[in-house]
Amino acid sequence: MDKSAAPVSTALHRKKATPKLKRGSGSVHSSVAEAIGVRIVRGEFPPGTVLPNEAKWAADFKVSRSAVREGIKILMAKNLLVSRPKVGSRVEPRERWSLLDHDILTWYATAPNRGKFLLSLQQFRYILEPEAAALAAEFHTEEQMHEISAACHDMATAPSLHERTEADVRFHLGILKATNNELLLPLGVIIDQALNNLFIFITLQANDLHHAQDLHEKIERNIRLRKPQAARIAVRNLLANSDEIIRRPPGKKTRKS
Amino acid sequence: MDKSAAPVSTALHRKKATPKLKRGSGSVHSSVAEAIGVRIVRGEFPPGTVLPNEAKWAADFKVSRSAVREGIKILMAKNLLVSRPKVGSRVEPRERWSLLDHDILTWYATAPNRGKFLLSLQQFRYILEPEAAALAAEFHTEEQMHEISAACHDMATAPSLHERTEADVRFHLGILKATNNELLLPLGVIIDQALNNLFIFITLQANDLHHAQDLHEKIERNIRLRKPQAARIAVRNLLANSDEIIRRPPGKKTRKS
DNA sequence: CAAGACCTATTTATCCTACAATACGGATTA
DNA sequence: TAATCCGTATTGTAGGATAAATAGGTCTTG
Repeated sequence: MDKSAAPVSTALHRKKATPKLKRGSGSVHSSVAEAIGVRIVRGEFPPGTVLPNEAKWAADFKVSRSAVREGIKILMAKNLLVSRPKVGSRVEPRERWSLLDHDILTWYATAPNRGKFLLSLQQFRYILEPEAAALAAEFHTEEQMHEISAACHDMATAPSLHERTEADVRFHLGILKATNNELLLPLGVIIDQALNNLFIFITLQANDLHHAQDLHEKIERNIRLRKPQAARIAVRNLLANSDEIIRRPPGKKTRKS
Repeated sequence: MDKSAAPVSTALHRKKATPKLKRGSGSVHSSVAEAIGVRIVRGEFPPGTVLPNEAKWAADFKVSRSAVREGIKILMAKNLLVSRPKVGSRVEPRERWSLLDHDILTWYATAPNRGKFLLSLQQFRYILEPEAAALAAEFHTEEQMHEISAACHDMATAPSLHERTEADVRFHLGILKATNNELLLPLGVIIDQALNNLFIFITLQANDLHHAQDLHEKIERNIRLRKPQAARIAVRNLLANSDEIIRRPPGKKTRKS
């Protein structure tokens, strides 16, 4: 088992884990939800444990109990915990968490085991995206195809790496949408997270951008020409290329900034 | 004032929309969330429309505004709507909905376009499950394999169709878990929904059960023997069999294959 | 007349207090 | 010991009061 991976924060010599609710970013209840949610997904409250009662949170965060309750309702909706009278709020087992939720995924990306998380993301893309491209090749509409092509074009002409990543996300999301399977749309958060977490790798390997662009255009073309099998393979090639880039700096940090 | 009279169906402008909050099933706030959520996913409040204000809901449901707010927070957490002062709660575009959430999926299964929904479910399984089985064949642990085998055995010896379906779900969920990719676990809700919605078809074709059992055992064997490609194909065969059963004319044709 | 600044009304956001419902865990009793 | 009872801690629900935010109308001004 994990030895609960000693808290990374070195500056907490207090017994009480400094809550430090960061306000200003949105409403109070969402701040509360984020503050508690992050601590849950980071493993500070392992599944099965009951967290402090609402009054305690209210006192720690200096907010009303109503705000705390609304924040906890958000976490309940994401299946991070269940609340029952007298017993309190108990953290749910991990397999119940809505890991595909945008917020949880964002919180999770900051968790200690970030490497394993990125690996899961990439593995997930291998499952999802080739088949999505094949379906898109088969069922896309004119308008959907246009969105994909436009995103592909924007990638090539993006003036900055940030805008290129934005177009990249738009490209892959467009493919998902072009499958015309509504259940696939929520998986876009996976791609969004993956590409934004891979952004650092992309910037480090800017020389390969031309090659990556070529791979993207092959996907675009095969979808447009309605060749499912070819689209599938083209996506696999792109993913393999991403894998290679990720693995390229094998251990030594040749960091250039 | 109400110049924003949405061009909804003329038939349901029948005075009031009969809220009839069904109580007794859980807490009030979750009942509120379900009552409003169902009406959203069923299209009664199309994306972009703003729903009645909190005071209105409180009056309609005969509950406090606090309860309504907590219910709305749940729907916000599932990305069904966003709330802002002065403007109210606006329904989000469908592509933002967390369709893979267990609750939303349940509500959605009762929506008008149920046929298309089931089709999307089945298509999703074609994408997910073969690859999941291949990963499971590659990475499963001893304990995980035992769970899969046990579920497969329980399917064969289940005394009732209901218990057989339960073991069926457990079988497929076990495969997902055996991939050891935590991001795949949340997709179990898809399988759960699919199998429970297909339950009616399964009961109608009870003669084919031994054939289905054979297909399941082939999957179990190939995973156990760590043969990813064979497992992939075995799952595809099972899904194709399900497709055939679904498409079979719903008449009283109890033909044996 | 046009464009911008200002004002108002409506709605959510937050806070507060009080009470009800629940079930955990110890006390009581046979 | 075992079964039952009950006190109590905690969430659930209610209802009201005030603050903040903002869409839309009004007024001012060039």
